[in-house]
Amino acid sequence: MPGKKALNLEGRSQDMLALLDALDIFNGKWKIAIMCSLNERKKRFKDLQRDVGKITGKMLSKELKELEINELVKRTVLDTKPVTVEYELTSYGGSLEKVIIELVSWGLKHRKRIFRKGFIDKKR
Amino acid sequence: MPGKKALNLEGRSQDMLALLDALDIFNGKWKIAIMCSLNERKKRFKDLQRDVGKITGKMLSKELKELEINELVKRTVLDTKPVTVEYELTSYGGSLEKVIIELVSWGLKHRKRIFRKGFIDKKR
DNA sequence: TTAGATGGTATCCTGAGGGATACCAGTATA
DNA sequence: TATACTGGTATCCCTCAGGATACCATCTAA
Repeated sequence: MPGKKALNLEGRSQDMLALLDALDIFNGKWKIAIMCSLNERKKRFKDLQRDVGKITGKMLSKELKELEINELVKRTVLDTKPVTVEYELTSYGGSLEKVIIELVSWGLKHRKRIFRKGFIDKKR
Repeated sequence: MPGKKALNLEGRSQDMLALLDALDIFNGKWKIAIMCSLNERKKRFKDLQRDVGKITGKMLSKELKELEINELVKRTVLDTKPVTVEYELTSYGGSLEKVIIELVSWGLKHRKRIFRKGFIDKKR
C-alpha cells in the first residue's frame, strides 16, 4: 500500500507525546488510586493506607512524595496531640477529576462484565 | 461520580475496587499508549511500533497479546504479499475512548504547563 | 504497664519487567 | 546479489520497583 507518505507523520503525534508524558507522571502501581481516594476528600496517611489496596507504608510515603513534587498533592502537618498529616489534591491535581471519573466508571462496567462471565475475583 | 456520600467504613469502596481492577488491566508501560494509537484507527504492527514510544518488538508483541486476551484488541492476519497483521480495538476496547480522551487532554494541558515553567523535555 | 494509633524511615532482598540483540521466512526492489 | 520490508520469536541480562520487616517518638485509653 504505497502512496500515503506525505502526511505530517514525522514520528509520534502531539497527542501521543502528551499521553506518554501523562503516563510518566503516573508511573508506579498506586498513584492513580491515591489520586482517586483524595479526589473524594482530603485524607490522612493511615486513611489512605486503608483506602488504597494493600500498599505498604513505605510505598505510600514514596508515591505521595512524588505526587507532591509534581504539585498534584499538598501535604499539611497539623499540630495535634499525635501529629497528624493531611493530604489533599491541589487545584492542579483536581484537574484530573475527569480522568479519574472515567477510569472508575469504566472499571465498574468492567467488573460487571467480568462477574457476568463468571470469573472469580481472587486477588482482593 | 460526584457528590457521593456513602461512607464505606469497612475497607475499600466499590469505586476503589473498580479502579484497581481497571489499573490491573493496564499494567505494563505501554498498554494505554497502544490503545490510544488504535483508538485513532486500526494499525499494523510496525505502524504501532513507530507510533508508540521506543517500544521494542518483543514488548509490543507481548502487550498486544495481553490486550487481546482481555478482549480489548482484535488481531487479523491478512493474506497479502508479505503477511500483514492488523490490530484494531474491539467494541469493548472502544468503550475506553472517553478515558483515553481525558488522559490525552490532560496530558496536553500538562505539557503546556511544563513548558510554561521552562522545564526541558529531555527524554523524547 | 501495655497496647494501640499517629506518620513515617531504614534495610534487606527478590522477581519480573523490560531492554538489547540476533534471528527467521517470504517478498520486493535496486 | 544485497538490502529492506513484513511480523514476529528466542535469548540473554540486569536494573529497580516494590514487598517484608523492624524501628522510632509521642500520645491516649484501658
